Amino acid sequence: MAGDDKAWGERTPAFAHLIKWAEMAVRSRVEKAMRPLTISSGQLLLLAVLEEMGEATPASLARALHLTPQAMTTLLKPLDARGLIARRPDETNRRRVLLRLTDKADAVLAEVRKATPEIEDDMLAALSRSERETLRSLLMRIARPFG
Amino acid sequence: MAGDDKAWGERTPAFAHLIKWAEMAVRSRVEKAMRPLTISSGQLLLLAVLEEMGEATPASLARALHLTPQAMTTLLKPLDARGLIARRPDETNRRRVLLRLTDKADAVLAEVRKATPEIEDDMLAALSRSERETLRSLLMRIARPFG
DNA sequence: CTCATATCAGCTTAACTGAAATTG
DNA sequence: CCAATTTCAGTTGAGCTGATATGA
Repeated sequence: MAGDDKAWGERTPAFAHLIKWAEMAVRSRVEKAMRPLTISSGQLLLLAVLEEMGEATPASLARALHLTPQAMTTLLKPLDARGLIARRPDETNRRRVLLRLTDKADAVLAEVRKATPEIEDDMLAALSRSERETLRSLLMRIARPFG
Repeated sequence: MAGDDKAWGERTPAFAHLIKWAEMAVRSRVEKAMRPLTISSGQLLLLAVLEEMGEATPASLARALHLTPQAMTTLLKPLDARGLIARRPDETNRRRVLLRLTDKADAVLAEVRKATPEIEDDMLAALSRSERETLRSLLMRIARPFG
């Protein structure tokens, strides 16, 4: 019965806590592995989402990542300074700026992808191949803002 | 087929990115809802884990949450100041301090649990009842440090 | 002596609010 | 005039490293 679960006791942990815990676990591993590239997990997610979107405005990225536009400005600044982001004005709406990854950013992402499968294997060691697929697909289905 | 997925394009998002995205999504909702209690999602996870452990040292909490002991000191400070944490020395090992939730902390957690199911329903709206159960159980199985 | 624990100090980054400029 | 976008300025919080004190 539920009360016999040693790991969590009688109370089922809230979804929010499970996600937060998993994020902290993966963050500590990823940021340690990415130390040589000096890139944070937040910056990394931004690059991956922008790669997916192809071209996007700061405002739309902020909405996708549940941040304020102001927070997006500060998140973009170090990436900008390192030449990972290209900017061009949107001629159809001149308030807007369109962002795109540079070749240098593609290279950084490739570098990152060499190191992360090992971390993923470590995190998901308790799950079978098919359980990992299930977990990934369920997480993708709640990731609506990317659609 | 995979290449037709509009949401993520041809590349499957790394597990690390899915988790980070979900955490940001849930964080923005939770911290907005918890504004009146002025408590962060990190502080909240700490309270939940300490509730689960019953009694724990700062060092063991830091290991459970993948933080340095120093980060744990700073995370504990505001909770301490609000009277949510009780401390007593461990007589069997006088380097150690044992932490425990106060009644006030229990009350805060009860307050939080009134507001969070709504957020959870919103986040998991795309999943059926049994899919939610599956997701929760898979996440719990990778949450080894709590065992 | 060495290792683990706790905490202080200082630093960096990532988030927020508020305010301003620009354009639709 | 109002709403959306971008960005600047200032503030807070949450993580890190380094150093220190203490006890097993």
